[in-house]
Formats: sequence, C-alpha cells, structure tokens
Amino acid sequence: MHFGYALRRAQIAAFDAFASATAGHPITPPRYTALVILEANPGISQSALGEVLGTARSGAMMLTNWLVARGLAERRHRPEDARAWGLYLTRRGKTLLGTLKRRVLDHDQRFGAKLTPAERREFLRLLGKLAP
Amino acid sequence: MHFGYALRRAQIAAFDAFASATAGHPITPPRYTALVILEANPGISQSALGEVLGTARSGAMMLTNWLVARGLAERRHRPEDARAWGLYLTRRGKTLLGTLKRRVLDHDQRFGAKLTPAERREFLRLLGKLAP
DNA sequence: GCAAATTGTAATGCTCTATAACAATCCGAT
DNA sequence: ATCGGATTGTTATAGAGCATTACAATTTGC
Repeated sequence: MHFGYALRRAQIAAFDAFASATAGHPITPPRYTALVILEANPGISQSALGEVLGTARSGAMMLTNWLVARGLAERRHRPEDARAWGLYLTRRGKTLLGTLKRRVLDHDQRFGAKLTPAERREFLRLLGKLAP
Repeated sequence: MHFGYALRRAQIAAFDAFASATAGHPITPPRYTALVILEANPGISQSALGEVLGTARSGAMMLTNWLVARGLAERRHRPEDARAWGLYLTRRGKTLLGTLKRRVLDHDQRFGAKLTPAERREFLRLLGKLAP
C-alpha cells in the first residue's frame, strides 16, 4: 500500500467533511484559510497573504477581490506604506468565520472520531513527522 | 490542530515525492492511476475508467486520448458491445508503467522512511480507519 | 538623488473539469 | 419483433483556478 494513495483517500474523506461543514456557503479551503489568516494577522498585505497560501500575488488579489466583493474583508490604506493595502476582516467576515469555524471544527472532530483519543494523538504525531 | 489541515500538509509532501518520482515524464497522478487501472483491468471501458477515477465520461475520454496519442494505451472494438471500446495498455505503456511503478514505490518508501517500521504499520492502519 | 526592489493591478493564456447535447447501440417490457 | 429508455462515446462549450508577464506607483538602499 502506498502512502501517497492512502493519504489521498483520507484527504478526500476529510474534504468531504469540510464540504459538509461549509454547505450553503461558497467557501473553498483556500478561502477559509484566507479568512483564518486575516483574523490572526489583521492588516496583512496581499503579497504576504499569497505567500502564506503558497500562491502568486495575482491569486491573492483574486482571492481578496472575492472576499471584499462579499463584504467579508476590506482594504485599508496603510500610512507607513502607500504601496500595500492592509487587509482586515469586516464584522460580517468575523461573524461568518466564527460560524464556519465552529462547524468545521465540529465536522473535523466527527471525522476524527473514527479513532480513539489515543489513536488521534498518535496519528497527529505521525503526520507531524511526515510533514514537518 | 485540524485533521483536514494536517492531512493536507502531509499529502502535499507525498505529492512532492510523486513529482520527483515522475520527473522527466509528463505523468500526473490521474494519468498514473489510469495506467495502473488499465494494467489491472484490461479491456475496461472508458465510462468504467471514469467512474473509478471519480471523473465524468468526457474527462475519461480526454485522459484516454492523451494515453493513446502517446502510444501508452489503445482502443479495441469489443464484439459483445459495439458502443464501448475496450482499453488496453500497449507494450510501451506496460514498459513505462513498470519503470514508473518502481520509481514511485521507491520514493514512496523514502517518504515513509521518516517513520519507523512499527510507526508505518500503525499509520497505515489509522489511515484505513479514517478512509475505509 | 537615482537605480533597484516591492506592491498591487490588469491582461492573457493554460490546464483541468463539468455540463449539455447528440448519434449509435444495447436492453427490456410488452 | 418492436419501441422507449438507458448506456457509451464524442464534441462543443463554459468556467474555475492558477501562473506568467508587463506595467505604474511607491519604497528602499547606496
């Protein structure tokens, strides 16, 4: 049995859990991750966001456009650097993220409930060794 | 820590191993999987191939077109059903798959070498519980 | 003060995939 | 035996996602 294959199967199952958690909202994993990053790093620039997400600047811009168009995030001028925007979650974005986080965490725990608590700890430890 | 997140990170690392193994060949995971399926199921139809791959019929056809254009697979008429083709690996396809399987398996084992043999067994067992 | 680097933006193209429509063929109920 | 429905392959089309490139505005370093 290949690790790559087994991992892919497990990730597909985990993605299904994510899709169930975000049903009704057009939220994809990158968009969800962007919301989490904006919450944890208020005022982050688009370039920095793209770097964290592992995508190009243009991709970060399209992602930001999407969030801004739906009123989930906003761009604010930064006094110390007129080139870069500072990105912030709006109240609506914070509210949506709060809801989604609860639902995603809930589905994630349900997904992990196929393992015993000891197995969960061990599994996460082994994942940490594989992808440091 | 979310399972989905940790799994995604590990799968990215495993994908890197796959990319190293197939460097120099324009082989993607779906194409590799298609070759494996064709080897194990000679004469399979395009629809069945698409179903196993979890993609639509049109996707299976473009995938098959790609394999046929490179001489890795061929379509043969089936006497019992004039609608469907039977798909087969060519000699060249079998040779390439043999080479790739060795290299992919080698890189997969190197990827798994970050764990001890006991950890490997345990990890695959837990993956099996998560994605039955 | 000026060259180089950084940031955001826009335009373009590529890849992958899904969807819908169509013809040919097979299947099953009558 | 026949006719309606299902299946298969095919084509065309569209859309999402992403990278690449080029450009203007701005900052930074020498």
